[in-house]
Amino acid sequence: MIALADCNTFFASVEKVFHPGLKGKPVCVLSSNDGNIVALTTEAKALGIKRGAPFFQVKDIIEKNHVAVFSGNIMLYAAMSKRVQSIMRQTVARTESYSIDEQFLYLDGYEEHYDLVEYMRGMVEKIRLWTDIPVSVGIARTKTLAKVASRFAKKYKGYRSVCIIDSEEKRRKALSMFELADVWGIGHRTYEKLVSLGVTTPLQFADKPGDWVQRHFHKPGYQTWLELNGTPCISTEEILRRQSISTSRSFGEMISSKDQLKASVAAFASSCANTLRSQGSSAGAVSVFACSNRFREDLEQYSNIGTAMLEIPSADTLELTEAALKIVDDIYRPGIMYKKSGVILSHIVSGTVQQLLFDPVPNREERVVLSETIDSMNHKYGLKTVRLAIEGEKNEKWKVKSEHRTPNYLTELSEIMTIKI
DNA sequence: TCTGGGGTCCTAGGACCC
DNA sequence: TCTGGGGTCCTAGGACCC
Repeated sequence: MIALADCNTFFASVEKVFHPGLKGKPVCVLSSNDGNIVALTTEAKALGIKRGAPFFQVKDIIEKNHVAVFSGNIMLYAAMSKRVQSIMRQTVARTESYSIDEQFLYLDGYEEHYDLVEYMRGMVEKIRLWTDIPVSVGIARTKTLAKVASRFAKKYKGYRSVCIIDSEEKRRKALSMFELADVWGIGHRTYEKLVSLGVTTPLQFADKPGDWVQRHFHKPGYQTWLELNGTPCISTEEILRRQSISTSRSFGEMISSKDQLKASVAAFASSCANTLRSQGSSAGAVSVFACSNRFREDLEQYSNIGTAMLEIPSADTLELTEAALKIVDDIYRPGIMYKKSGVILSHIVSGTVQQLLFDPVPNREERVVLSETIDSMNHKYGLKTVRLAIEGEKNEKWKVKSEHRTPNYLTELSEIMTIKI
């Protein structure tokens, strides 16, 4: 059996940990630039606010109902996620982190010694006690069914945080009651297609013959069908190394100058390079994109992306930034109001490359040491303490707005919580 | 006024090879 | 009249996920 442990309304739950007065109150968390709602508690959902809605469109409801609003603080959520996931790893030997708020737990062998439901309830209780984060667990033969079960665990109090699908009757009952569009792997397009073919519940889909499914859908659809019928087929391999790393942001205000665009791209390139080094790999290609504001029909629209291949894969901030800035020269067009830019690293390989005879970077090994030194200084004294001058100062026009951000209580010494007694 | 960010996998089709 | 067949590799774009 396999379990999916899922934190309930995770970002909102983390905010509630640090604002205990909000228990039972509606809470919303915003995306960067305070643009959209990305997480909300059930109390906020009950007011008619939907995940993904632009903030300004629901501002009235929020003010009228005194909904607590927070700018998303991913550093804080990541730090909390680490704590929750480590408790899960202490409970089950083999686990697989699927996202910031979800982890698969492989329960093979545990059923011989434990009642699985009670064992998972014990873990949920420990997480609640140690971190104050509410978690729901679904247990089933496959990941897709475990996801279904976890939704039931979250929705119905009677399950006391853990729901198991361990018989054919339970499987059929669960699939007949579940929303087809909510099945893992069935997105908007697949849902529409299934409905047009007369399939409206997960059970109807699962009961279709296999060759019917293969005829109408490709591999992903067929895999979902197998999983719903109890045959595990979604890979259990852990993704050890990412295949691409990207950083992009919408700007606080639109910009038109090349220098400002370069400043943003330099900052994103250096952030990508950081992530790259932290996982011990190098990138063989750098891409940069920039685009205008797609919502402003009154302005000229423009969007472009350029890619540079490096002769030798690199994890050097200076080299990657230089390559990114050259791309800006190619794709920049004057007279455009830019709203967003981004950097994508790809062709990622593990490790760093030693100095080569015909190396375009003459002192490659020293440069690696330089990057590592900067990393350790920033680790000790705070993010971006040492950075490239071209990245610019704080409060530049393009930098993001986050007006309701909770301090980085868990990761920045300067922002640590103080308590007056 | 105001509209997110970071990923993965799959497939079709083009380019190229013999 | 009539223009092969089989294969690989790469990439853009679609679909999906949180």
